[in-house]
Amino acid sequence: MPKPEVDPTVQLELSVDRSSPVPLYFQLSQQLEAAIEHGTLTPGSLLGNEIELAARLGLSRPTVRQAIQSLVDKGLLVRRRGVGTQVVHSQVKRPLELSSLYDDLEAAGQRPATKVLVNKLVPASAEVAAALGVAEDSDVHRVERLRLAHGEPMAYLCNFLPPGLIDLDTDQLETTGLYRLMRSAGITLHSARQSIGARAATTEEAERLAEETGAPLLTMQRVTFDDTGRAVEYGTHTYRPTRYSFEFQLLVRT
Amino acid sequence: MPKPEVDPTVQLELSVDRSSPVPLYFQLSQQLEAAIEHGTLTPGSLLGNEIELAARLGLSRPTVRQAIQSLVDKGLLVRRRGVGTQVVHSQVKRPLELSSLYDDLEAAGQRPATKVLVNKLVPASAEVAAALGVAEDSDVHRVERLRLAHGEPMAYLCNFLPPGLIDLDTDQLETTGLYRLMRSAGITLHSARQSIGARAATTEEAERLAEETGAPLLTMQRVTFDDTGRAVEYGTHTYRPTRYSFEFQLLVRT
DNA sequence: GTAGTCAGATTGTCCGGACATACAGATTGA
DNA sequence: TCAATCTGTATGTCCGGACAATCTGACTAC
Repeated sequence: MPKPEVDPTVQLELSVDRSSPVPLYFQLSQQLEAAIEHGTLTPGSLLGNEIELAARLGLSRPTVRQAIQSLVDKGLLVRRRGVGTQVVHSQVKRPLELSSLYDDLEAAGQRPATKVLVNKLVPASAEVAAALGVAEDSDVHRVERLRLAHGEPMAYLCNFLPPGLIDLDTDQLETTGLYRLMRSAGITLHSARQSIGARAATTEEAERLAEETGAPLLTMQRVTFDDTGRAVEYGTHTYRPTRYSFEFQLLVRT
Repeated sequence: MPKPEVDPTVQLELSVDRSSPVPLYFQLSQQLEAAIEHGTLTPGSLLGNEIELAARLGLSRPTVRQAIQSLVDKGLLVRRRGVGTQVVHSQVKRPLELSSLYDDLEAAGQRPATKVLVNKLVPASAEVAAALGVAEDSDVHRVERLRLAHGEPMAYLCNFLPPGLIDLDTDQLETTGLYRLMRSAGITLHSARQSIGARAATTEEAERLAEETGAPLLTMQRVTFDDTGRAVEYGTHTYRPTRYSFEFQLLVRT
């Protein structure tokens, strides 16, 4: 008895709007992604060949391929020559992003609070100057913040920003995250180099985070670059490891 | 006086070999990447338009675009409509990979040594079974290793693998990394979900790593998936933070 | 002198087709 | 019965062209 396997995309109500300014391949990839997220396309199921899919939608094969490729890049689909394209069957959800502590907390429903400790211009130290690519002793913004969740201190964040990029309003810093401020100022975040480690808390650090001297702290240093490759932020953060850990979803470069 | 700006790719001796089985777009992207790495293409320099580049190489524009796009995805190039494609001018080097401690150490010239403490089949605990997607109490490989550099303990690695994937030879485990073993067994690593945190060392952990009880430890948990989405490895690692920290290069998803 | 407008340049999107390559299953042979 | 071969199918690669969207810089008008 032949397998009753049918192309699952047939049931899907796929359609594209040619009058929309949204690219056709993007419309398609969004619909496919939604179907995967929603469970309509079950993990492991084959997607049906590109040619036929293109014909059914009235698109060309390159356009369909572009849509599928974007989902492959996100890790949602797997293509196999001679076999077909199938939905990855795993817990894999989102790839990974430039994680923002504020967004992370908000997504977890923690309603984060921020207390700005310092917000001023200071001369750049050698370390800061090297990270940001500015001259030593030139002015840079220094922002120190304490991030709280449920009234408990969670992390101490010390950031440096080159001058002239955005105006750092203390009130805004207390109600939103730094990355959101930068994005809304028209800065396109592109990549970041970061280092995660651990060390014992100094007395000063312990006091800030309501820990004891010598308690383990999770540390993170990060330099963020915009789409032109300029450094736009350098930060040194310390987290209470009982309250926070870093979660990543890595994709292997191929 | 007009700008003496010239297309820097002209000086480059770009060429493709049509008799090679290596795809043309890949040949081109490799040559461009090498030129960027080598400094021949300086950061910020414009790449010259795609049409002319395609004509000079005897390629079509889609092929050239595919080559350029792969470097954009790696974060080495930036395209701007109406302007052109230019080399990112920053310290950005490699994107990020599924980091392997063994490879990291070897790249740092540390000549890592490994001591296999345990290598046997055990029934899967609830935690391991959930991570690997196998039935509870079914057999899984358990591998415990101590990683040393310069004779000093550096990390304690505890890994679980589903049975039947590879044969875990203790001698091989002591001379190479787990990921290399998996790759050479034909497993295509695809993605991983990992969590990085910190905690105080228990007496047992401290003993293994030549630290003191209560000393801060860097911890990492990871589930690795192959290209079909099956979990192929689950690991719980502890690192000495004075000897090791995690370095990432993140790209923002667009 | 300043602001708005226009033209050129370059990438973004999309099409239709062609052939190569690799995998899975059926067929054929020993 | 088992292994080697063949065949169909699906993706991988590549081509040549067309038009749209956007940015830069120069020109024009006020």
